[in-house]
Amino acid sequence: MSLLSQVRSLFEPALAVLVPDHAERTEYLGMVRPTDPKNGDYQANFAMKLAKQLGRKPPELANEIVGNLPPNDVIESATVAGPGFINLKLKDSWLASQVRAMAADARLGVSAPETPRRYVIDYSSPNVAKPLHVGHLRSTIIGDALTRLLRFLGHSVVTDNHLGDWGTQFGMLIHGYRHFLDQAAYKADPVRELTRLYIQVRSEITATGGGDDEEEAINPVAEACRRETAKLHAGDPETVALWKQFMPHCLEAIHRVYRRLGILPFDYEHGESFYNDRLSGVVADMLAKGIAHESQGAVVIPNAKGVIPRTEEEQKKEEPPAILRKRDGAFTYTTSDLATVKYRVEHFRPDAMLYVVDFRQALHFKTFFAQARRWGYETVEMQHVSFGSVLGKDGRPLKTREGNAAELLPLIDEATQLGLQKYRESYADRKAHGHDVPDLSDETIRDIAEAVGVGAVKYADLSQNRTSDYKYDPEKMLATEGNTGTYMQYAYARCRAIFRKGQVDEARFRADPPAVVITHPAERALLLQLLRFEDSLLTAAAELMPHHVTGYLWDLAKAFSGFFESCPVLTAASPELRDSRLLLVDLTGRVIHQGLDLLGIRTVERM
RNA sequence: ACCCCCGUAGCUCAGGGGAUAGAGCAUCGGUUUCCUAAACCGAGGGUCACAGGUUCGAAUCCUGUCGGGGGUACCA
Repeated sequence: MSLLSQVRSLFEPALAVLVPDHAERTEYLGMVRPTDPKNGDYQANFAMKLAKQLGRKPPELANEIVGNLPPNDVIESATVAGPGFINLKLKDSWLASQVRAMAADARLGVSAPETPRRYVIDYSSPNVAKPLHVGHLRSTIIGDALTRLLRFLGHSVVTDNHLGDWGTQFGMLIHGYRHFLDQAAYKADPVRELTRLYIQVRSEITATGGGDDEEEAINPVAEACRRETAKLHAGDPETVALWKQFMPHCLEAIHRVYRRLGILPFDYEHGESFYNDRLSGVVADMLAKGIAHESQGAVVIPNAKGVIPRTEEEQKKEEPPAILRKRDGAFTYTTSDLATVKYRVEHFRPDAMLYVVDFRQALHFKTFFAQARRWGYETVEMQHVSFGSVLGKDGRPLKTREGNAAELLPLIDEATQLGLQKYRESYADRKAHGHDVPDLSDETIRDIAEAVGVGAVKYADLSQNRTSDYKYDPEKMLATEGNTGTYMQYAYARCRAIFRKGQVDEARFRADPPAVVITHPAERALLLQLLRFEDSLLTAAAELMPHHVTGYLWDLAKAFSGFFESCPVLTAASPELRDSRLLLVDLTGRVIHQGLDLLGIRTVERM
């Protein structure tokens, strides 16, 4: 059981007498929370509210509750302060025994969920045949982190990458293949050549005055591409054959980026093409069930009240209806999304389906979920895991000089190169001050720079509340001070350095952990923070907010720094104290490693 | 026009009914014969956009105003 749950449960008996209703009691128990260290370890805030309800005086009620706490070996002191706060301090001996148990556990004390759930998470979802751009970054790494987190907590997660593999970009590729192909280059590296072709065709469209949006562009090249796309959709054998020939290479281009970013392989990558021949069935079923009907040549699902708003006045009040089939006979993404729901429910039987997609599509998801529920999928939870935009330093969406969305790989390269540069500066600086710096091979240094660069980008993103926009700033992301991935990785490397320096085998501190002793405030603070690991994961999972994990790790790293400064480990006063501290160092390293792993971020043994 | 999100320290951001509102950066001051100084310690810095309301208690909830961003049926 998590630390917070254990503390809360202590109030259960005393509260049960006063608040018989279970749901209400749970709400009051929720008012037990960590507190500012000056007040203690935890505070219970329910006495004021409860006293009001019972018509009693808060401090008196608080004292009565304190008096009714069950006998336990958890609480050192419970005192009533201010208008009726109950401040708790936990026993050192209890913290020590809990930490020792945590060290002995391969899962670091994280218990299995009472009711494991099955999730389908839809994230990343790039258009294949186009370079990944910065807009895909957040969906990909937030989805990846949530997948890792939920799985670690004991839930079942099916990941599905809903690729855009049936759109205009294939018309562009086919057009490029027929007009601009470099045979030798294609033979040598098809992925690279196809990427080049896409870029060339895009610039042809732009150069002939088509503007940025190739789908809207009006010029001969864009129209030629659209004709190829139409042939693909019509099933023209030669065009379809080209599509089939390109697809593996297009996928490989995307997988290369995923591997570099350390993204878990997807369970499924069912793109638009996969659902293509299921769309007419969706429309037919919707029509048959009377949910959808024809309107002005299109097939639409009216809004919740059954009204198709025509006047502005109506549009204000009603959610927009959904279009399933356009007047020209083409299907929309709503249709595709509905087909996806049907398929996923039938094949994966999920309790919840999560869509990690940026906030601009909030209205789409709101209406699409409503349609899916009306179609009969009421019991499965559907949630739009929304996130904000990645902005440049100017506060505008991150763009290239040409005005296109910034591509992802150059950003990663920039970060890893900066990582390399920072490493060399730090190395020289540390050497100059006579510090013990590991002499590493060039290959190892490059590997560190890669881990640091990629980690910095991911950590910077995941450490934000996902719902807000954030400014992309490589210098800040790679700062070695503050709440950054680099700082966390360094904290881990420091943990490992102690074991290396002392030539201590950490296995003993896991298989049969020694007793933990508390001799210094910094030690106690570290213990308490270590024990909060599970709570941070539970909060992050409940809210689907990875930044709770980074926030926790940051607090842990700070607690470790305080400990590292004031508590010598290898030269501790006694063998018992040395063992106790080695255990804390090892456990801190394990928690940082595990926490970063849940965020999809690598650690390195030396920096 | 309507709907959604946001407005917290110079900057970047946490906190979203609970005590005197936090962190990092930046600024200023200090620490290295000592396990990694890519580190640590300390100081200053606030009309929580504004105005009402609800509450024992509001940065947090409600209403309105101002400012910024996004969206508004055949792209999602």
